[in-house]
Amino acid sequence: MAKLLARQSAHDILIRKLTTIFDVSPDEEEALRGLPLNIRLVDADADVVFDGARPTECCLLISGFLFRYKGLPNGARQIVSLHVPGDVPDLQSLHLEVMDHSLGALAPSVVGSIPHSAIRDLIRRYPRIGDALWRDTLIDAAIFREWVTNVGRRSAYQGMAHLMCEFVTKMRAVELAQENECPFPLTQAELGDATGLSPVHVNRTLQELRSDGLIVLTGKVLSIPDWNALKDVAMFEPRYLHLRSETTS
Amino acid sequence: MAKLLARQSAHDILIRKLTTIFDVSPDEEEALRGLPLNIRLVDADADVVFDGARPTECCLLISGFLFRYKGLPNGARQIVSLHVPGDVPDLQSLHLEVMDHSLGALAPSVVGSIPHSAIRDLIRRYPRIGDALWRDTLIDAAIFREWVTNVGRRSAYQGMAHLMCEFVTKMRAVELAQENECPFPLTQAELGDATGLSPVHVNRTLQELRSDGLIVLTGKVLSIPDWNALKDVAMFEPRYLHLRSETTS
DNA sequence: CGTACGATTGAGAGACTTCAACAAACGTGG
DNA sequence: CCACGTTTGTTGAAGTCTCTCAATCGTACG
Repeated sequence: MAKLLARQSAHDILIRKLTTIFDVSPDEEEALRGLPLNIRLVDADADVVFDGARPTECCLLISGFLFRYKGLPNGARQIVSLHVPGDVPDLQSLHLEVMDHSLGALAPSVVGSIPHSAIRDLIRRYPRIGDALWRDTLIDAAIFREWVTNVGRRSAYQGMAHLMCEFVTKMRAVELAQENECPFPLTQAELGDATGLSPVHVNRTLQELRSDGLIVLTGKVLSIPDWNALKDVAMFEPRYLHLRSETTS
Repeated sequence: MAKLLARQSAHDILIRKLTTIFDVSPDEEEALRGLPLNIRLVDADADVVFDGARPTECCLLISGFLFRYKGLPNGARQIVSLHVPGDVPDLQSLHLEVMDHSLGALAPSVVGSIPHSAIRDLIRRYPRIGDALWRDTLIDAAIFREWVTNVGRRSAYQGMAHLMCEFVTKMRAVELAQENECPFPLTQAELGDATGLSPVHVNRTLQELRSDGLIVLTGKVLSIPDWNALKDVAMFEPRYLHLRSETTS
């Protein structure tokens, strides 16, 4: 019955997420709750889907944190996105047969697998849900664009601040973060792989942000004393997240 | 009748492009040829769609070259994608009301506007075309991921090489480039905005690539004496382009 | 209580930037 | 068709951001 409870909240988080990007009708909510979910636990640092794989199902992140990354032949790694509960990080596998990147876990996580066939059925019966899912992958793409910009045209200091603004905003959207405090599961090495920096420089950049009073980052919790100040140094403009209601100032 | 001719080849290029990513049936080709196209010319450096706009139509690039970019408050600019004929660079506007970036022209270009309504009708009647268009936006996203990696984890030398490999591969896919020679419309400043480098360093990087015999770049034509050599320094793996037939080695 | 991983610090090197000047190419109008 | 102005490409020198290497420290976990 713990499993039943998990199933309940699993669909809840999906619906909460979809509500942030489109107007879910009662009918559609009902249909979404009918999605089969094969729930499993994954360890921190474990890979959920591998580069080169040909998935036949998508992963709904129920709790914990996932990330997508590309490994280079020379051993380097680039993290290309961070995911919070409610996200379906490999939704693209519905129309792209083979994975061009891997999906890993930043922390111990709970994921639910949904067969492609179930999603396709759902879309056939509820075209608006299909549009919403398409929209979701388009928002993914918008975030990638912002990341290109982050890595290409922002300094380490600005880029780090931007990554934090985005993460907290996404967490707030699904009601998993307070106004100014938020779980923050990344190690400094992972922050480096996400921002294109070396671990050492990540450390120094964090110290700068700390001593400037922009962040308080201890262990796995980030708090932001002055949101507007951080947003300004990051040049953070949440428009690219395409959220329905502005949860940000 | 010049206009009629343009219309003909306009639909041709769209079909040629879609053929690179899915199997277009005769019926579907017919339907695609029925799409209304409002053709217009755009100057080099002119903007086609502005950041913040709410488009009601999509742009098919018929000839010339477009690019997408984000402007930062501090005046910097990041180019996030390059587009070749056959592309519909603002297809995302179908489900994302407001533009989070701008669309500009690298060279004098011909674009055809297609009303959202016409695309939606087409998708309703031919769901497989809908899937193909979704797939196209997913490939866009895959390219963004690769660009994050390019800017974050490749050196100037490697990143420049990678950009060229990708561009030439896309051009070859729609049969607009020879094996080892290709139009290449970017100025060095634009190359800098695409790779996250300063114009000066672009210049020096190009000289290095030239003196290593990897590229011959004169005016607006790029030729590649040894594809495998360039591909190797770039760590270019075309899988992320998700082309149906491998046009690359 | 040791071991391993993550965080921190220092020092030196390298990649890339900025500033500034100049040369070459291009388009345009006379 | 040439002269001109503007854009693009090229070069030098100095500076800065970020990296690498390497060592140390803290801390969580078995």
